[in-house]
Parts: sequence; structure tokens; C-alpha cells
Amino acid sequence: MSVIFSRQCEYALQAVLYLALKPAGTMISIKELTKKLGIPYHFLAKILQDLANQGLLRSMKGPTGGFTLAHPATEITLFHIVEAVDGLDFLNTCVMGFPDCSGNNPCAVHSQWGSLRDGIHSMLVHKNMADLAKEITKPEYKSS
Amino acid sequence: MSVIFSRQCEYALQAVLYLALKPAGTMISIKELTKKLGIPYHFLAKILQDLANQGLLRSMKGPTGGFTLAHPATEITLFHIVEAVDGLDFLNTCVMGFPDCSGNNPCAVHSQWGSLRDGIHSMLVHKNMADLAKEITKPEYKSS
DNA sequence: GTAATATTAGACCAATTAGTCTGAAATGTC
DNA sequence: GACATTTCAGACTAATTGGTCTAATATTAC
Repeated sequence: MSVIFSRQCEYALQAVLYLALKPAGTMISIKELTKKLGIPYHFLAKILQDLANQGLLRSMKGPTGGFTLAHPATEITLFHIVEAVDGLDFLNTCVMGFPDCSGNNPCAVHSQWGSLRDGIHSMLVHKNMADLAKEITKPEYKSS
Repeated sequence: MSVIFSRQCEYALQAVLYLALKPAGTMISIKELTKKLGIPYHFLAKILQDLANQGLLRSMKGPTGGFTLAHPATEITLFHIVEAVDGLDFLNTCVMGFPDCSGNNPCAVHSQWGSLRDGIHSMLVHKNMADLAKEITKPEYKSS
């Protein structure tokens, strides 16, 4: 199975984007997220805890508690989330799996894959959560 | 861990390319491939058997036996190999993991990812094994 | 202070992917 | 025909990822 991002990472992207749509500082519970996004409760809990530990989210316990972005939506990019969850190895390793592939010992698709990969990299770096929030049309993100 | 192709698929790409460098019809044993490419013997055996069953390779038993391309190198593309090993779901599914993402219900990066994905798709379709063979500089493919 | 509600921590289980091993079947050489 | 060499088939193990569960801790509201 070819894959770009792990399922964990997909869930993280969905959840952070959901948070980005709420007024800054609004605490959102796992319960609400899991309900709106259809992500398994405990699995999502682990992912959010991890993001909180890495400083991307802030969390608070108790009723009225939940998660919220730790930084302005404009300052959180796709890159930050992917980096935190999946890591960035895929931007530096050979697409054909050669361990020694590099500029002076390139594989047969090195340069062509290189520019595609740069396109992906650039998208990750430039798209922040505020950008994404503007483009949302999906019903699962609408109303509370 | 983000990934484009599974390890199986990477190994398949490496092995098929190796075969493409030999004169058409030359039988290459798993032993030679595993030695030159550093891929675990029995694992590679399974992958090659699978490719043979799917009609991409031809195989023969006994001494002087081995594997060879079932079609001219110009007619085997990256696309064929990826399709046979990993499948092509990643070209049709949402990069953020939304099950209902589509043209009339797009996710926030739908169109931008769409063009990157098309670039990948196009590379897979247009690069055939003969093209790749021409660009080889890697030492593991040199000499016998 | 008590109860309700939320995250936190970590052990645990299930499914998929990666990799190993063994024995059988086919083919070429002597 | 005997033997060496190869693929073939399938069971098996190991590692990673995906997902579940339980008990503890913090916070709010009464």
C-alpha cells in the first residue's frame, strides 16, 4: 500500500484544522472532535496528547477543558504537523529505496522525483492553518 | 512514518530495473539480485514470484533458470510495477484522509494536492524501464 | 467537599507489513 | 538416472502501526 501520510498524521491534520476554525483559545474536547470527525476516541486522545507534548496544542483538564492551538493559526503549517507526527524522512530518502542515493550517486529518477518532492515540501511549508480554514467547505466542520 | 512506496515496492522497482539492464531474455537468478542489491533473499523471492504471477516477469526453474522481463523494457513503466505491488489507491484518496473528499466536497488542500499528485502520476506513467536504464550510474548495477 | 467531566499515562490487543524458513517441483549437466 | 541448481508454495516469526481499555489526576460547579 502506497501512502503519503500515516493514518495518525491524517487524523492530526483533520483535528488541528478543526481547532483552527474556532476562535483562538476556545477549548474543544476530544468528545466533540471524535464525534465530528469520526476518529476513534482513544486513538485521537493519544494523538492530541502527543501534539500537546510537542508544543503544538495546549490542553486543559476538567469540565470546560479540552484542546486549543498553542500558537496563532497563521503560524502553524502543515509542515509542523507532519514533522511532529510522521517525521520528515520522506523528504530526504530515495524514492526507489536506494540507501546510497544522492546528488553524486543518483538513482534513475533522482532529479525528476526531486522536483516533485520539492513541490510537496513547498506546499507543506506554505500552507498554514488559517489558509486552510478559509478554504473549508466540508460539512463536518460546520456549526457546533 | 510518511512513505511513498512500501518497501516491497521499492525492492520490486530496484530488481526490475536491474533486469532491464540485461539483454532481453537473459535469465537472472535471485542469488545474483540479492547479492547486487542487498535485498533479503527469501523476501525478494516472494516479490519476484508475485511479479511473475502478474505477468510482468517470466521465470524458469533449474540451473540457468531465473527471472527476466516478460515484455520489452520500453513497455514496462513505473506505473505497472507500483500498480502490481502497492496498488494505486494513493492516487484516488484524500491526502488528509477524509473519506468523503471529492471535487464537489473538497478538503482544504484538494486542488493543490491534486496537481502534485498528477505530477507523480505522470512520472509513473511516462517513465519506462528503458528510460531508467539509460540514466543509471549506480555501481550496484554495473558489471556482472 | 463531593460529584461530574475532562485530559494523562501506560498497558494492552489487533492488523498489517517485513522478513525467515522448509520442503517440493522443475530443469540442466554429467 | 543421479545430482545440483533453481523457482514455487506456504507456513511461520518479528516489527510496526492502528486501535482499545483502565485507572489516575486535574478542574469546575454545586
